[in-house]
Amino acid sequence: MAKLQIRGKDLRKIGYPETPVVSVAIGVMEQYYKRHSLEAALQILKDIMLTPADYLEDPVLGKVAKAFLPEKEEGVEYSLNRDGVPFSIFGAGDIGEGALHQMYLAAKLPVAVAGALMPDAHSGYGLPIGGVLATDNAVIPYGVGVDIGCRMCLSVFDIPAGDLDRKESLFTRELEAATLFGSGAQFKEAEDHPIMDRKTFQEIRLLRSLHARAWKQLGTSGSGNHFVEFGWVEVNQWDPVLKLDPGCYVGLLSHSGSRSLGANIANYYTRLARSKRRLPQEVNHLAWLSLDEEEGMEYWTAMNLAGDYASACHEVIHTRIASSLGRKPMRTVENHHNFAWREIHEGKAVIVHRKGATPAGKDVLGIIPGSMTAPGFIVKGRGVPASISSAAHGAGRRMSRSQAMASISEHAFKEELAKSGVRLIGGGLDEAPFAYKDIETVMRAQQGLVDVVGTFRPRIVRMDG
DNA sequence: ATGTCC
Repeated sequence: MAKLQIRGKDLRKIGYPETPVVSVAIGVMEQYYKRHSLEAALQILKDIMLTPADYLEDPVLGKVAKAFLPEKEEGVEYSLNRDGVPFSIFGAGDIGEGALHQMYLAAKLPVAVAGALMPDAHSGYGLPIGGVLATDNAVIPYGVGVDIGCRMCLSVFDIPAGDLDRKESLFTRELEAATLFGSGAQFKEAEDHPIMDRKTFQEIRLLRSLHARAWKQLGTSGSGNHFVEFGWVEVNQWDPVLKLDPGCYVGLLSHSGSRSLGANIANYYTRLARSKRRLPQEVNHLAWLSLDEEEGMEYWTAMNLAGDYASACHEVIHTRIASSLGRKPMRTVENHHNFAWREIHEGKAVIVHRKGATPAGKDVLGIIPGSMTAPGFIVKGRGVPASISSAAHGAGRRMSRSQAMASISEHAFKEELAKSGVRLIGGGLDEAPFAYKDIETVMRAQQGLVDVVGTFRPRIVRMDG
């Protein structure tokens, strides 16, 4: 007989609050009511929710009932400042109200020092995607985001540009052989890499429990907007930082992050932060940890490990493909866009959170992709203080995933790919080019923040699905 | 973003 299994979302559906009562209820039902059907169990839980006082004496269900009653509240209570710190908005005309509102709220946090909103911004959990927030000695796990260390990595090969068309099937096979996509995807055999020997994996208890799966996911790409693609890199003019002769090259561009490792770190430490610091409901995702306290330092260490792990994932992919092609890249450009850094902003040491924002310090290289058919850009930062030395991390979504699925037709999608001459492996309607803003508009909105030193035009794209 | 589990 199937064992009873209740999920948090089942309880949310019948009106359970976002409190620990959820885990108590799941625990009690799965232990003592495991022979009940899901429907029967939910009915009982619903009754308890409506009249918890009636169940207080019940030796088993009383545990759930008690969890509904007000308890001694833990953690320190904080309120938002009346006025937020001022922040610059780039490309305001194309930024949705949701993202703006989230940024205004973040600016009112007691630890906020400065902020900025990038032209590809859209709403996320806590800080908007495309949001930059500098804080005073505090790190906000959801200011970094769930996919810690998510990044772009570009290898430029000295391969004749015409090969991409001429040997399309060869490059397609490379992508198929060397990458693995999918939400829970992992390899059967773990890849050897020094990152997996880091002491940190043993020193922090949470990380110890995540090591085995992280190892099997090393070099995988995950899902969503992540991709690995071949395309053309074009450089028009010598740049002393990029150091590539003008010309057209074959490029390998990848976009992915730290897989389940980063997600688990993010969720664990945001829970910890939320239990230590209680914030008004509308900003409860923005709970922070102080870098003076043990938990904050631990998050910082774990976040940095996840960032290095994300980098290693790209390295594995690029090394595999390069060695299969029998080539060494002439140049590699790489940048995180979900991370927190210690930086000096206007003379003051701050923690800069970039959640879906490209670091754009003076002469710092980065990659800003368009869409699967639109060009991307190799950029060099100008270190503009108003943007907290940041830029957009892509075109940004114009439609939500569900909106895209409902409004874009398979036919129009295929036609667009054909028109652009792009071969797509995997990839769903929710990632169709129409779901994204126009990258040229986004680049115009931030032309003061970065200089374009090269372009990338996608040709063979692999995504999940 | 992640095989979500508070």
